Amino acid sequence: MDLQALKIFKSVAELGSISQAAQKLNYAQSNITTRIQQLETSFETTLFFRHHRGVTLTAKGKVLLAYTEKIFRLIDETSKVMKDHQIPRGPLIIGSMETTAAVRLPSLLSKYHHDYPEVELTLKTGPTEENIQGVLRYELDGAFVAGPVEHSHLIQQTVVEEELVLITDTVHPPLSSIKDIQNRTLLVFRSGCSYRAKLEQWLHQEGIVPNKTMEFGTLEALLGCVSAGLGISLLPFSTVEPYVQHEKIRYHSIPSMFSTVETVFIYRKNEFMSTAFIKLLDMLNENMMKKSIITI
Amino acid sequence: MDLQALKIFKSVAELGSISQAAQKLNYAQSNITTRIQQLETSFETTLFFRHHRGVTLTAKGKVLLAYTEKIFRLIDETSKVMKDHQIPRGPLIIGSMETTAAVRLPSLLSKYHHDYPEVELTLKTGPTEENIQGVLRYELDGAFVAGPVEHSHLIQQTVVEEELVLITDTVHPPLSSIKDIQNRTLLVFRSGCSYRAKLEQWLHQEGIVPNKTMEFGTLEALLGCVSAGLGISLLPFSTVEPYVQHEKIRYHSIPSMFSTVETVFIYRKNEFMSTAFIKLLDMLNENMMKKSIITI
DNA sequence: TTTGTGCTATCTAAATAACTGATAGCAGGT
DNA sequence: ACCTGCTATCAGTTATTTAGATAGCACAAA
Repeated sequence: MDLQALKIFKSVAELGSISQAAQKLNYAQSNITTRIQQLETSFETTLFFRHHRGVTLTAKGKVLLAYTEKIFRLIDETSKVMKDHQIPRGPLIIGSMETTAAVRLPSLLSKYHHDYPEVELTLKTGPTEENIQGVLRYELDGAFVAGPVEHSHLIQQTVVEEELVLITDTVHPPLSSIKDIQNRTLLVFRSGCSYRAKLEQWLHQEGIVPNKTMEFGTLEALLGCVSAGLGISLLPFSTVEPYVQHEKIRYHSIPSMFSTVETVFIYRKNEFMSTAFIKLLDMLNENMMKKSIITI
Repeated sequence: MDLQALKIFKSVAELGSISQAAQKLNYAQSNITTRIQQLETSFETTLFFRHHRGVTLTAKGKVLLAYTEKIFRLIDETSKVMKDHQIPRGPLIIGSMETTAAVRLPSLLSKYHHDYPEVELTLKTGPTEENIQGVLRYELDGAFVAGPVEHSHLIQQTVVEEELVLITDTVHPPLSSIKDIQNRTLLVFRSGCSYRAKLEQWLHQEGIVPNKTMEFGTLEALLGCVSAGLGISLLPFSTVEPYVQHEKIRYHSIPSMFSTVETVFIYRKNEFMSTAFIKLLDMLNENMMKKSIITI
């Protein structure tokens, strides 16, 4: 059963004549006869009564005509959707760090979903390294990760510069010396998180060996534990700002050399980009223009 | 867009590899590459990301895959329905005289519909001549008409022998002589009705010229008017039996030469018969076996 | 760096299918 | 008896599909 045969069948059925269908479709009459015979053979049935005035559908032919119309409606829809490059649609899978997902993305994604409701937007949070691999393996269309990311197959685009701050519970006194945190437990994201790397880098330089480490998968859990006094952590100021304002936690600036971290959006180079994806990039750039630099 | 291309596309999408799809489908790899390229050209888009480990669907590719699966489900259903010669289904259009439809068909059609609910059964009532034309023009699959019908393209099968009786209102005295009906109005079906022909034939032989004629389209209307004393008519005894029992009308036997009329089922010769139709024929024959001869 | 492996893309030629044109046959209408 | 309008069949042509060989690319191992 091929679509061309069904198209021919439909014409014959509607015109009630093989000759007329041939004329209409610009085919030789013999060809139409043969194609109809092929259809009949493949279905092991008779589709038309042949008579001297043309042909008439049999009961089974009428059933096939109904199905044929259904099939063509579906095919037409497929064509239309596939050739429509205007309206973004289809799946769009974005990766993100937990922190970016919590603070930077909600407004962006909500606006995106509002503007392009036909896009099936999925957000997968995970550490930077995992996200980079995801993009390279085509599992993610793009990802928000801690920059810089230098990879010959990836394009990176700075989204925002975050300032990392050390966070403690509110009982903890203002930091007078780095040594104050010597004995505190470090609360970090599961491995792969670049903030953890920054923290470890800083502590290493200061000659501090962390006492203990606890790993978390989600931001809420980590912040809750910091607030409860379980330990300390290093996170972007924007992420902890509401907690600071509600006096759940206290933040402490750290040397700017270690505090600055840029969040970048990465995606594959030299690849076909769906309209849905292009629109996301557009929205990101637009956002960059409007955004004021975040400082403390 | 042809189904073969979609099938290839589906395999490639599922295996994530052009080479593997080629192997699975027993094609040369070059062929698969080309067919995918053709699809991409026809949709003016990119369906796969090509990389050294195989291929991965783009967003548009994923959309096409979803549609492809939908299309194949529909195609499979079509094939299944078309190749299923066991279960009668589809349209079945039967013609019938008004009288047969009223008395003989209800129980038959109700049983048929119960046994083969997937058949779209349509009953069209009309005079014998119209029904014959309908069958010859493929507008009806078969019809119950007054026999005998001799036509080189038709098969006729006797269903029942009806006995025509003259009917009058209950005030009318038993017929002592044919002359009694000389001045009564004749109530008949619209032209084409074979009972009317019988009646006219009989009256002609008796040298009676009917006074007036009224034409009716439905049985109920005609019987109602006979009952009200507007005139007389000639109908099968089986049709008027309940009216006689309720003493709404009175019947009078007529010479057997003119009274006997057979109802036959006609259908086209030498044609493909749908399962639905064959089942109807079976049911008719079965009915004939069981039926006792109707006499007064 | 070089080499090998595993993949896709491209090209030409062969195989397959779709299509044409001419002809036959059939049933009604003139 | 002849003409008309239709479908079926057959041989030959054209177009499409497929195969096979080869190139090229990117990674991974030596």
